[in-house]
Amino acid sequence: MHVYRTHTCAELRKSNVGETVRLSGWVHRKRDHGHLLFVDLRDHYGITQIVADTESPAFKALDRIRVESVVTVEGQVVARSPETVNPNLATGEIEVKAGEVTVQSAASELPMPVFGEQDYPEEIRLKYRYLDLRREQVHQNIILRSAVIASIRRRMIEQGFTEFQTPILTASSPEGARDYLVPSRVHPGKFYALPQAPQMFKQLIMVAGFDRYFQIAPCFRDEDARADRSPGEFYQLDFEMSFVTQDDVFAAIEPVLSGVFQEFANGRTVTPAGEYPHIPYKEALLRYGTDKPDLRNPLLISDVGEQFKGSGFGLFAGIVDKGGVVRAVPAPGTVEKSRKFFDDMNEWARSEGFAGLGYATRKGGEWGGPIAKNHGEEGMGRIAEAMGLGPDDGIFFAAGNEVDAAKLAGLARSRVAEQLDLLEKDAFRFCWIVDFPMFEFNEEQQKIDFSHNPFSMPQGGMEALENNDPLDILAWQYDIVCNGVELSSGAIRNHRPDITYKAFEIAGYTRDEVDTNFSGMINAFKYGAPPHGGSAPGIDRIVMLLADEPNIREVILFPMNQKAEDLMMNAPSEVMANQLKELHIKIVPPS
RNA sequence: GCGGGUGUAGCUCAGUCGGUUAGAGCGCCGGCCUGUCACGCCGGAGGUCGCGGGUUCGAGUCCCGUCACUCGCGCCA
Repeated sequence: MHVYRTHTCAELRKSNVGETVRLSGWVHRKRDHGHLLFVDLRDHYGITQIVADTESPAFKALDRIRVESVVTVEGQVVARSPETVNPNLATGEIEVKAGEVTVQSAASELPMPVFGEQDYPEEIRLKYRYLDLRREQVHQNIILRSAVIASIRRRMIEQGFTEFQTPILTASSPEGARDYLVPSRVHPGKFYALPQAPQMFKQLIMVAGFDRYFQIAPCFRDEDARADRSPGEFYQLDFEMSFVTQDDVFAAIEPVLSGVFQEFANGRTVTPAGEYPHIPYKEALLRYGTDKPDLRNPLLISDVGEQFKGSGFGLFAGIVDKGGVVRAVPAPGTVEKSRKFFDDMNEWARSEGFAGLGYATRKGGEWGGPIAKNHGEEGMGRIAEAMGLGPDDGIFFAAGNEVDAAKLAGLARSRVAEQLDLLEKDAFRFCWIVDFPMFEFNEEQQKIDFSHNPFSMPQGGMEALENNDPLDILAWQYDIVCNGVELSSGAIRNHRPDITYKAFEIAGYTRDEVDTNFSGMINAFKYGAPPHGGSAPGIDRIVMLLADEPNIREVILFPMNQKAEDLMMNAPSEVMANQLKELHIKIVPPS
């Protein structure tokens, strides 16, 4: 008989009755009846009830030991009587009558219980993550993550992609997020950087002729955390393809994403491959008030500024006259809602730092509220008609400069849907946001900047760069969004040195500066580079969506806290003076 | 860096208008209990009310500061 176990804690059934077995696991729960003791023994696979009476040699040891201790129990599988069968357990038809028990590891009193679904402070959960990970939900999340990654890998290989590993110690680049730096011992004063993404490497892999690359790639960015953004490090499904158009990239990745989501959706609906809506960036900002729209939300924003020109409602008329906009969010069926509902929304908008959220109410077909009073029944009727509203629908108004009004309208769209419970349930709605602008105007520095990735191919190529207002030029750049979560951004890359130099020139960089900072890639492109493009969906966020978890820490084995500290390993930490000396590093304490 | 929230027993929380010795559940320790599966019953230990200062006859409670955690903003090509 195996020294630790003959079966797992999820395996035994009625058919095993009579067998002598050995199980090992954690003491999940104890129910002590004095002369009769029940122990729920738990391992990775499940739970089996152990029973011991005072006759059993195991009784004393099991009686004494605390929960979460690790024990090996040898005993006989016995059938439970019909009235004591536990239908909630896979092994609920049997129990193991304990013979001998070996305590492999006795547990001290726990800083946090493993049993139960109670919420605990992050600090304790992260410090004792190995206990936290024993709990069912997090344990299952991590299993899900593994299964999702395995599925992604299989599907990518089926699509003809090849997996490569790119360097972790690489060069710092001036673009993008803050780098994590690693000092060089051999080269005093020089540093490696951990990759923010294997961006240049994957493009060079294309130049090297490998055609279709992917990697479950660790990425490192020294930026502050969010609920959906782990500080420090995260994983992407990084991929790149040669000789492709934007549509080819979409066609390659949609089956992978939809396939993975369908595989783990548990009955939730998923946008099928080939049916992802393509929403131009500009339209996304107008209709959804964000470049990551949640398509489960049926509400659409309208631009109604024109309607207020010369209106009796001077505030909006004035805003429009000064070049501002008015955006309207439908509030369907709010004829039933009290004035308080609308006032609360306005209050909420103010708390978010906006000037306020206007509204118009409906009662018996009549318009209500200050905007309607001043704007008039007729004018309101035209707005409602333009928005396609019914007689019971109210309206929220976000007015101001275009950026702020779009943002407020977007937030209001989400909040209205949430409050009115309009969000489609049990669905994953994917879309592409396309046609991002290549450049944007930096108001602070009064200059033109790249708006996203400087290495994206401008739509129209060199000709577009030479003959158009830079701010009108679009890029072959696209985001994948699912349920309002940005899963990735990607692009058809700029593989032409001449177009690259020109694009950088527009953004105010000299040829020399481009050569210095991006020599690796620019040089490579001078020796025959295929047109190529790709993207990099975030693995952590995919798992977050599938696990229906609001926080990314729930799907990461050993996450850091919001301040990028590992409370369990005590990272970051101070190092020995001789380590610093070897690295030619001197600490300058913050003043 | 900035703003919101939270901080009371090992854990989850209650604590009224500022008023006697700060409570409950879980856990822990001891006792009882032979069919439980969130077992039950009896008893016990356990508190720098995050920390510091202030107001007051009196502060868990009010004020100021500070720290920790968290959510958001900034940041994230």
